[in-house]
Amino acid sequence: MQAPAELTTAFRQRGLKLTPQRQLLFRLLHDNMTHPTAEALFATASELMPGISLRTVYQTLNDLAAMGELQAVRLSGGSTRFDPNVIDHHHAQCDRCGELHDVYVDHLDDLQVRGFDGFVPQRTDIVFGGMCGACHASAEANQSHRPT
Amino acid sequence: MQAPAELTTAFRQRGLKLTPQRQLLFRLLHDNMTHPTAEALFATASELMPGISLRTVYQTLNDLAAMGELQAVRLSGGSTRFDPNVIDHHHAQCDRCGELHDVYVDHLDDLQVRGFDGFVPQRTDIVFGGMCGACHASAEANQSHRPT
DNA sequence: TGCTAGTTCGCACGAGTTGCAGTTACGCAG
DNA sequence: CTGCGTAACTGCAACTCGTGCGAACTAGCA
Repeated sequence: MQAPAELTTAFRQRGLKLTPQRQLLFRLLHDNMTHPTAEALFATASELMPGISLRTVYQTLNDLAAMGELQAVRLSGGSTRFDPNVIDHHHAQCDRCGELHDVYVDHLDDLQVRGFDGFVPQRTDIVFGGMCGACHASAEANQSHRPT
Repeated sequence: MQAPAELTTAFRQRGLKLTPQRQLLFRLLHDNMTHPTAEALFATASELMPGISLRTVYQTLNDLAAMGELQAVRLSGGSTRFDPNVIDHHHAQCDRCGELHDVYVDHLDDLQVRGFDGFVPQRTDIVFGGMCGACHASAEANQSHRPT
């Protein structure tokens, strides 16, 4: 998503108002690589602005997603996550800790797909399941402790 | 998933019981290409077996998914869908009607992915977003009525 | 036939998210 | 700077999807 300053302009242009709550959320989201949930953002935001409502967080996230400034990622295991990275990319989710990482896939157009049968594809979302480096390492370590 | 007769055997082997409710759901799921939700199955099942509980439908679906006879598909827009097709395949979801179609992707291993950074991928789920044949056709038709 | 562990059912609960209504305050015009 | 209109904020209730629990039931086996 754009930097807070540009978002300010973008919101005004659409007749939307620039409230302190929104500005705070812009800041918390910008360059945020953690794919936070609404609850997680609410927790952080509450520390910086006690009294902010969870309802407002949801509202703002949905507005940003509707403007294309945010990608809503819904996967198995809990709540929707929000990704400020709107550059064409995909995700890898750890089966163990649940964390989400951005990955970039080249030559997607070369994929050979059978069965579209009239379907006109416009987007491609890829999610890799597996284990992140940290979890994989600790799993290996556990395995060596109790073999078989 | 396997045919109802084989499932019967598979359940017994695991010490699970073969109830009429389960047998009904086996039949409703076998060769079902509609990616039904639990609610949808419950509706159909209720007609054939009035009094069956939604709780039982969820239970049986989860059991089947745990046995690998069913793939649980969770996407944006509503509830979990269940796919009796457990052959390696992917999905195409229509943005308009929400329907899900099975597609088959060749040479997945050739994908060039950057950013794994220690992540060990084990599964790849691809979802294509776009418009199904029917919706695309009707959208085209609408567009010709009111150009621009 | 009788036993027993697995099942079913119904309800209530829980997480996540949204609708609603009253109050607040942003942004613009005067 | 002031006043106004509308969008936004807040808090709560409601809603959706799914699960936990306990009592009653029953498939499968001896």
